[in-house]
Amino acid sequence: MSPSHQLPKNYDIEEVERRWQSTWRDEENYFDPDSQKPRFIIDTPPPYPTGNFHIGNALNWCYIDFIARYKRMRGYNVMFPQGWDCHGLPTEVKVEETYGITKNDVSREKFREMCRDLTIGNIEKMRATMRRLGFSTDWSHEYITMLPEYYKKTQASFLKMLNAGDIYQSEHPVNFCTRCETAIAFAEVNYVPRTTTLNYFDFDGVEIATTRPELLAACVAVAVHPDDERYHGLKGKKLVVPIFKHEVPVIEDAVVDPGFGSGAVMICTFGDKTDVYWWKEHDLELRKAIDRQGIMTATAAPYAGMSSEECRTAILRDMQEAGILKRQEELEQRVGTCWRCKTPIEILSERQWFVKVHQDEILESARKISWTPEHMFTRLENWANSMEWDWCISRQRIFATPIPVWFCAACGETVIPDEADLPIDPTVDKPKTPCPKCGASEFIGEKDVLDTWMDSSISVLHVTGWDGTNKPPLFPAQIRPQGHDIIRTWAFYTILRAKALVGSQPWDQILVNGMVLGEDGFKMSKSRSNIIAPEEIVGQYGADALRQWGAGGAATGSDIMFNWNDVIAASRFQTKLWNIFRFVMGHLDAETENAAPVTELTDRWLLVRLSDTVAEVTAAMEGYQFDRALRTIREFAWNTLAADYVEIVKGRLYTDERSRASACSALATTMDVLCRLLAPIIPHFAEECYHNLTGRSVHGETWPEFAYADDTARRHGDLLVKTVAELRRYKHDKGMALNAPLGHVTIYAPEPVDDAGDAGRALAGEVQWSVGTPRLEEVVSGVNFNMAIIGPALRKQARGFMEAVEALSPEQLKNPPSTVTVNGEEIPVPAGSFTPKVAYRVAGEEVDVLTLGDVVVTIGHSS
RNA sequence: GGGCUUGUGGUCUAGCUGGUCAUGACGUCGCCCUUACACGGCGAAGAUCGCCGGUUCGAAUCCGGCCAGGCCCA
Repeated sequence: MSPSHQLPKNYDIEEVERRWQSTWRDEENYFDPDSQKPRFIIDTPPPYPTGNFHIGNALNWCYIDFIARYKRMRGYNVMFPQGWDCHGLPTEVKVEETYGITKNDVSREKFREMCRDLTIGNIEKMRATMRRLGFSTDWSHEYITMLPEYYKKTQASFLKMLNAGDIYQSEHPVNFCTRCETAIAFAEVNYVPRTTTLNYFDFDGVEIATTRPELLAACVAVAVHPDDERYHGLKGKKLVVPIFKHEVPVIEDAVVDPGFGSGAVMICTFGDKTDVYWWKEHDLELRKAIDRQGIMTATAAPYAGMSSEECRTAILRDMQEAGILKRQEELEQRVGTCWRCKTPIEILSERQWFVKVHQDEILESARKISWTPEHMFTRLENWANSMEWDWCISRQRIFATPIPVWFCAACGETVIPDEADLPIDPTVDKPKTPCPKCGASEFIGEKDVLDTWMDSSISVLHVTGWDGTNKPPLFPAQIRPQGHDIIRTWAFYTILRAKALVGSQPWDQILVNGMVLGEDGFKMSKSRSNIIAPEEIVGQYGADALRQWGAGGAATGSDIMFNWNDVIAASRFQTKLWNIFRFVMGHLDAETENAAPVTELTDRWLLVRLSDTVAEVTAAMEGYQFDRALRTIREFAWNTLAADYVEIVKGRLYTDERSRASACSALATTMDVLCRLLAPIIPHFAEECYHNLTGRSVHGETWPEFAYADDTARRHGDLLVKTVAELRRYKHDKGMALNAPLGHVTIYAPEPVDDAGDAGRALAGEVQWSVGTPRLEEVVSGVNFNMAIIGPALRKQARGFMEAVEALSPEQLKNPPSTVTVNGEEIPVPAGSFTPKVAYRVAGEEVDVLTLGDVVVTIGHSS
């Protein structure tokens, strides 16, 4: 197919992008299990199917797609899977809202079905956005965690860790949301500021300050600081709890803050995390005053049956009446809330399932992974070192992976299914054999379900082909791309699980991306109404412009503020590129010409610069510095190619001279390479151009390994470009049109230059290259210093040296003495430490003179 | 309160393994429709590189302190 010469004047983003998206076939992106190529497996994040693929996702996926496309071109067998992390509270809440029900109004199975239906619809919407953004997803490796083929692996992983002793059940204080009626992990607790009341009251003669009077029934001790003189001698005494009349001990503990309240604190099971610490540390009793629904228990009689709020009011009133409430103060505090429903969490002691957290093993694994940016590792390290409890993995919800165990109704033995029978739902299915301990055949299925991170933390095992038993054949993955907000969850849990299940680290590298902030610099949120949807950007400027914003908006890893200007600039760059391409295509007509030898200076210079660009962009892509890659390409295309090269060589292209073939050939090579460099970042645009150029798809091509060395061309070409630019500026300064004829120009260069007449055509003048310097009257007007030489050579004397040089006569500046006097001391003049600033005056002929470093240009006025 | 991180012309941003005049984009102003491009070209104005101190002949760049923002956590 011969290249089209009739390219449309305007680049129709919408049309071109849609056309290629419907032309490309999914199979082109499939991972090839039989390939001999090196593997490159990406542990893509499985987003929560909210229905909106938001701009933060878009940034993350841009990075992933740049990498996937680049690695394919580098000859890797790339797997770019797509998962969906379906389970969890948000969907349950959404379903409850949508149908106006609570989870208990319908059967568990019916409720799950409603959640699944909602999720499937949401996935569909998000897939559509992803396709519109042009991601080269491997849809043959899509996984959906709520479907049996996935969650049976979650269950298998649970059983494997249970058998290995890494999972256990225990009654332990956990963070509990009484609205959602489920335990939640620390990772799901948000701490928000609020104003509360600090109540001072008399506690059997000791003044206590508390923010949680409703927990008085759960009081198990009073604690003071060991050095607090106000309470000396109190340790070991028993105090009687007001209203409830049970006795509690007084203990001393250094964690008590003597400056807070009265310096004496009542320990309740449990008001906050510190209570849990004291409770464990001092082996105190457990008094449960609040239940799972947030209702006061019998322990809190006479307040039993009240909500904790009602109880609080009632107790304060009763204290007031009893005359023991001394005073109340306002207090700013941070309270833990459920990340989903914002309800303040309670700490309840519950039978729960836990995963053992071995900090050392996790950090050891994490250190074997290459972190980009490096400092993100520190976040994981800090989180790991600050974990105090094991990971609570059980949830009292419905839409999640069931915990695959039963309890024997007779003896209480925990019974687990055969792996071959997975997945199971123990609330529906029954064990196939009687209880191995007592032989009974009545069982109670575990109703608790798994934390959704138990699903997603085996994503890497799933995509590398785990069958639930052995090491996955493709393990480990090469890269994990993810945001820094989920380092403590997804990254942390995945490293933990990979170590527990396979025994090593899950990936070779982790690439951490930043968050997308709104145009106002704040995190995007509905309440700030600063949300920008990807569809909005794509609708106006197209996927490639959004992708350029993703690549160039900020350095990889740092937070990036959304900015319409960047998107607009991106689309302008495409317009510019399109015009360059159109121009070039208009001149490439004969196939033979495009393959002609590149002989002329300007053309060879272009290839030298192209070669530099390839090296720089390749290095940037290897280091995931997409901003640097894009900047380098833009700089080359806009300045080197369009502004410098095309402007100079244009004239030659309009002629029939044989040297024109050299330019065509250089341009054909350049456009070919440029399209390949652009392919990962702007796949639609690159494809449109490349297809016009070659008739083939750029995405099936290899990454350019173009190397072209020609020192003479580099030197002379730089000179030519600089000189032509200077002369154009000269014309502009003289008020001349750029195509207005210029007088006779002589360029005096240090060596002979053959520009094939390019400068003359570009400037519409007679240009003659000459060697040496013209016979001009030179006037020294100053001096230029080279600090890079002076500094290291003279150190402290540098300043004095420069002053001494400035004091030299013009004649001496032109012919420098071998030494100068600095502070009475003769010091040698380092070679190249300065050059005189020279102005030229011409006595006879009337010419203008331009000087550019060691090049002198004379311009005659005859025109 | 802790950890990590950032602070560069009106706005956003590069540089941050120290070297004379600090990158680019958007915006502003002036000139130019030069056979690829006015979604363009040329040029101008605009920055004491958060503040203070230190190291150095020389610091946006290294060190310390402070101030401010962001993220994660207590």
